[in-house]
Amino acid sequence: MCAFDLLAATADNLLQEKQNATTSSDRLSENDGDGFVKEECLDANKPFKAEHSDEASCDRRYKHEFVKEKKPFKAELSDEGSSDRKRFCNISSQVYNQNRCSKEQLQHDNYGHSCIASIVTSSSCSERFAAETAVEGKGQNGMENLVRKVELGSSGCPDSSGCKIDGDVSKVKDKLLKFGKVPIDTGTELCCFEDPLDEKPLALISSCGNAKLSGYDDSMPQSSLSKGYDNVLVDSRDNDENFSDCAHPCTKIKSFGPIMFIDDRNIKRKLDSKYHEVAQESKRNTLSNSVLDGNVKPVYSSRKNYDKSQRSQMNIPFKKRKLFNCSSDTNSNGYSRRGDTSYSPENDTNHSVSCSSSGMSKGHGTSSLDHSALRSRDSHVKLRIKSFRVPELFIEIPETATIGSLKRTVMEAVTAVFGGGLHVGVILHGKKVRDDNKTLLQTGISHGNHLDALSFTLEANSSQNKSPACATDSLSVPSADMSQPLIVYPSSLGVTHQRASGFSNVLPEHQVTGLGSLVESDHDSAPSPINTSVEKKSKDSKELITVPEMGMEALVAIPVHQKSKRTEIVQRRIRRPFSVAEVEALVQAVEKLGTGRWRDVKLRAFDNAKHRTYVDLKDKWKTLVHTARISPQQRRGEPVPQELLDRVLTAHAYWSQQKTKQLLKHHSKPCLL
DNA sequence: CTTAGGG
DNA sequence: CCCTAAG
Repeated sequence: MCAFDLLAATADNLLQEKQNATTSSDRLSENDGDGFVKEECLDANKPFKAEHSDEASCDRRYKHEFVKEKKPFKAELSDEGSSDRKRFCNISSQVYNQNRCSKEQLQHDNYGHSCIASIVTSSSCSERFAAETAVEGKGQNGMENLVRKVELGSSGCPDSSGCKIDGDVSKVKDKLLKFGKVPIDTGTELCCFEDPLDEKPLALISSCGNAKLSGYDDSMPQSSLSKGYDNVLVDSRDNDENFSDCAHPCTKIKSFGPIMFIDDRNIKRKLDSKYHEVAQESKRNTLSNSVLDGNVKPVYSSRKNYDKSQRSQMNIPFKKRKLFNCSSDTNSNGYSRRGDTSYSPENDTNHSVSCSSSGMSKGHGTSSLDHSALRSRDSHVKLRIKSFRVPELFIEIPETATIGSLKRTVMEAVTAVFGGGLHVGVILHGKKVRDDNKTLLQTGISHGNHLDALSFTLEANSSQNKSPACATDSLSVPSADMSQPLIVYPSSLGVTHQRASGFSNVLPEHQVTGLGSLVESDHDSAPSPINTSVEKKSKDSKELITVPEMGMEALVAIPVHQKSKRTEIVQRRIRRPFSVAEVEALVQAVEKLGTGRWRDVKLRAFDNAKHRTYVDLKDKWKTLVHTARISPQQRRGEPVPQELLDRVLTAHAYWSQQKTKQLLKHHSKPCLL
């Protein structure tokens, strides 16, 4: 297996790598005056959250713009386009769960001729791995520790002390084989799924742990992140403008591993339940931290014709808000918002949901989980989870896509993962707490104890498919297991133009080719256009047949025409459930503007939410009113805080009354006259 | 293009 | 969310 050979080679290089460590970090430090980057590197080298809960630099890192990349073996990798090389990258990125930071390098090493870039953030594996390690300690196998050593050792950072590889690579291989855990899984996956696309040059960017990429100018062509970088961390902190700039047609996101292909509804369902789990543990401020910090800064692009541009973007899903929602959201199942405020709806400007979440702006889509526990007076345990590690993601995106779209793509992938079947693990004193029925007190999580040893993990549901081999299939031909790609979003089929404000570096060819490959696998959240058209066609045909006057030519010609038309244009937008934050914004806007002024509502509260049309808002209001009227038990989906629903009813009643008053006036006036 | 409402 | 009538 080439993977193991590569692994072995990697191990060999680790030593050399380590020798260069000092130099590297020095260089890195220079890149950033205060040595931040260096710090970041070290930080990123913490696959084991439980053991690295101290992140004093956590916040700081987000104030800096950087992209981490790592090229373990530049020499070997110089042969671009070689599939071996790619494999090598994949493997090495697994082993090297570490990133060297250098924006410059990244920009310089631009292979720039590829069509597709694949990005893998593989942390789920190491994530799970970490958890298990923590639980079982050195138990049954030392392999995990060994691997860990490898990972740490590869960091090239002075901090990584445990980097003795002992040269016995074969041991590693064997153990990896034997236990088939993570690192190998991912490596295999990567190898597998790039094969089908081998003709196209691929850029694989794999980041173990954090999907963070920040500070990149969105105008920077994504091709900058190309081949040589098997490890790019991205902070998906983009603003709304970019956010709206829809994904590239060729953009595919797939999540491998346990969480794979779930349709939209399942996602939501799971997200809901999962969220509750989290909520119980952390009350709030959990997921929020991790993901969404985009959208925080509202961009008031004076888009008077938002609808126009919007239409073109409409087919692109942006689930950011969903995450959002997870975070800012709250109760309904008894988890009540504790008076805080993730958002500041008071502001009067064009506040959209996004900006209203300013409280989350500091959120970081980080990888490592960290928390601090505070004691409250009443024996409640207060936990604060600073961040979660994002489990493994696979992202495939054209190199010609913009950074902005990359960010969004990553964002969507992250969102999908969150909704796709994660559960929260609790680790206390390095041990995983498995008994869900124990009380916190029984477990030792009480306000009287030091809770430093408490940490949480996001873990993929074990029930899901773990087989890496399936990754191969899932890429091109969805297997039975993963017939539902988590996210595969073709952009709107009929649309070719990009918004002016967007960075449309996308070549038309790519759009076309991308569509071709995507349509096939797009039978998840959004119905395949083909299927739709077929349905419609048959329906139309029937209708046509019932028309006596219709001649045969017409019978034939019309359906054909309609088919092609619908195939290209008709595509139902994917469902994007409103987040609580969005609902909040909507309610607020309606309270002020009233029902019936949906365009104004849109402009006021959702101007930068391209995917929300005024019709959507109207519909949402409709459902909100309905939701508010039914019993909480009958409600589905993400729970909307009762407080909001009350406001909905109040506002609805008020404006209904206003309307009738208006009507009466108009009616009475003529009568009086 | 917007609204309003049914599907 | 979609579709469409109506203004």
